[in-house]
Amino acid sequence: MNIYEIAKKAGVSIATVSRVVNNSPNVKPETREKVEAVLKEFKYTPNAIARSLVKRATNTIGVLTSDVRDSYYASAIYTIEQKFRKWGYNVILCNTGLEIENKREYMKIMLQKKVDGIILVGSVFREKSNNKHIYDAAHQVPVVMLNGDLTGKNIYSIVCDDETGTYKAVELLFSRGHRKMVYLYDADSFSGMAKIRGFKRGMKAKGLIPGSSSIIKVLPGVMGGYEGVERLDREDVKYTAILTSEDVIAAGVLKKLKEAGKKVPRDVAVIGYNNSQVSLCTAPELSTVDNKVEEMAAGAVQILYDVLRGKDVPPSMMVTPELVIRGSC
Amino acid sequence: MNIYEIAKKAGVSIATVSRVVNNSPNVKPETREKVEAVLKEFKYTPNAIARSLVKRATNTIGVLTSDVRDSYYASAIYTIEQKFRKWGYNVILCNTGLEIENKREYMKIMLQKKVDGIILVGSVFREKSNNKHIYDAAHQVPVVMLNGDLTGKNIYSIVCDDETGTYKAVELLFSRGHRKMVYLYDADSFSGMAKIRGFKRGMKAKGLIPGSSSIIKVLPGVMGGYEGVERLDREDVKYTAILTSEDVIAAGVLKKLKEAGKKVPRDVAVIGYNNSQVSLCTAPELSTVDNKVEEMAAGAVQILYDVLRGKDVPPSMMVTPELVIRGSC
DNA sequence: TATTGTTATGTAAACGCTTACATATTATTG
DNA sequence: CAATAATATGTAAGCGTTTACATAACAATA
Repeated sequence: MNIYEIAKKAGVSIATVSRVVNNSPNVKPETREKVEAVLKEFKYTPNAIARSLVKRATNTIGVLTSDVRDSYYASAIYTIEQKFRKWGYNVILCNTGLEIENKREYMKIMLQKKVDGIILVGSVFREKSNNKHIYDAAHQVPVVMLNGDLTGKNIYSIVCDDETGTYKAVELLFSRGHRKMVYLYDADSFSGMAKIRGFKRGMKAKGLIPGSSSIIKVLPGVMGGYEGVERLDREDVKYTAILTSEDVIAAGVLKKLKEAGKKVPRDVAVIGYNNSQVSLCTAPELSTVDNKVEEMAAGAVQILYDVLRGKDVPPSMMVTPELVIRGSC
Repeated sequence: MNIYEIAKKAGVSIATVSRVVNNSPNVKPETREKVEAVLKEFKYTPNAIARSLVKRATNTIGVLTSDVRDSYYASAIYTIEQKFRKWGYNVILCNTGLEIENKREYMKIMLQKKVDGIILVGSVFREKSNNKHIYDAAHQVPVVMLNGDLTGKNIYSIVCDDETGTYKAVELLFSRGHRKMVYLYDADSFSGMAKIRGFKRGMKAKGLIPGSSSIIKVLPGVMGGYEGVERLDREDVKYTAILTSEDVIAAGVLKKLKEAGKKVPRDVAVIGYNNSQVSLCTAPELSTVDNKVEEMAAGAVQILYDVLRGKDVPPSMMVTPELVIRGSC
């Protein structure tokens, strides 16, 4: 049932039907009623595709992330979707994984589908040359990154100051007497690097030396933390505190420490990152760094929305993380 | 840059350009090369909106769920997106929450945006009358439910046999000597009810009486489990085993038990549900029921895809859950 | 009443594509 | 080499809207 059929049934022109559907003024009350009756009777559903074609706007946002199953990303995506929905936009979700080719492919499709804007949820490569697809996309629609550092026309970013977040965590542990700290991380992402910088800076500020054996890369997930501690012990690294780049890694750390008969926080202190649900499920509960993912996501949405409305927007914003102290330290 | 401009630059008609873009045969190799060169030079991006309008298909699927932040739903959504992407479809994600009005609203928008099909991820009401929007939608596009029991034209469902899943859990606990079991659940959803049935059936099969004080509704999340145990103790309910409808609830149970000085599994056995990441983060690790969410999601995708291709598909399928035995029982 | 100004409605073009059909070109056959 | 078949290309309509512009209807003013 389209606008033509409605027009015929109601005995008016398609323009009038369109006006009624869009609540435009300048349509006589009686005509409006007549048309609305027909609309209701035949359960008219406007075709948003046709509308998008002429309006040159789809009211759809493309969101690229590596994997929604990561609770951190899921939170961001939730916030993005909910906030945009209030403004009449929908979200196309893309799980790109880590391969660049996938990201490129998804980006291409989003442009073909004419999304009005793109939000990248932690999915930016460190090497700028690998981000060509982002610059290309920004040529057609605004692009907003969560935790990315690209700059350029039509590119905006909102980052969490993870360097400071980790720095504060080091500071806290130091103040509680810890001198031998180890950092476990799983990804060389933008924020991953920032966290490592924070760890190093914190150590140095306290006169400690962040040796190569004290910053180690592990697999993602619980297993990563578990194996990480195994490796530390195997290599006979001494430590009284372990910091991680993710709560789940810290959960794995707790598990291995427990198996090894070490008490947390008595023998070893542990601090995670993200303030995720997992940090409440462990025993003891994890101390962690809240990197304000909702706040960041909300910021990204606001930025994109403003850009779409033609407002001037600063190309980059920053959110400050916060220490959450619980039982593990 | 559209098809007309390309046609002009290449000195051919728009039909020919269209043919080249769509790799249709019957275009002379030299013409193809000539057009392709222009396509490349001007970075032509086909407009999927225009294409959708004439093809009457958007290659887009609407996915409604209450909340992606729930790791169970996130897994389902991930699988749905990934599988459909392989077939050239994208996914619009909708977090409807629990209110019916939101679900209705989202459904309406999906129909306006002309999605080719809809998948409901655990978002069906128990009272049929509250699901009118689903029946209405099925009038226009195929609808597939994960864990829902609606039937009707153009409606398909794939469910996990959660009744049996919980039944097996009861059986296991019984075989390990437990006689006083308590069930904690958080939602009166379709699968929530099935689980309760399984618990009751299991108890009765073993000659036990599932009293009203042994099936209690709690808040969702870690807090729910925590407060649930508090309440049990306050009301002086005796138990040697606790089953829950979600792993996170079980995590809360473990936490409270630990605080109360009860050892798991020595004093109390605990079994969760979902086999989620959380079940690996607790100490001890949670025994749980794997309800095969990926398998279910993959099934839903296959069903919808087959329907879209005009195949005959059984209106309802079932997946069998599996006990995962770990340290908590 | 003729004139002007408002308000309501209609007509037709445009959005960017696909595709049925018509036509032009080339190859194949007797 | 003409007749026919096969292939390549072009033309135009249609997908379902919005909207600029034209026109009609009506009210207000001189």
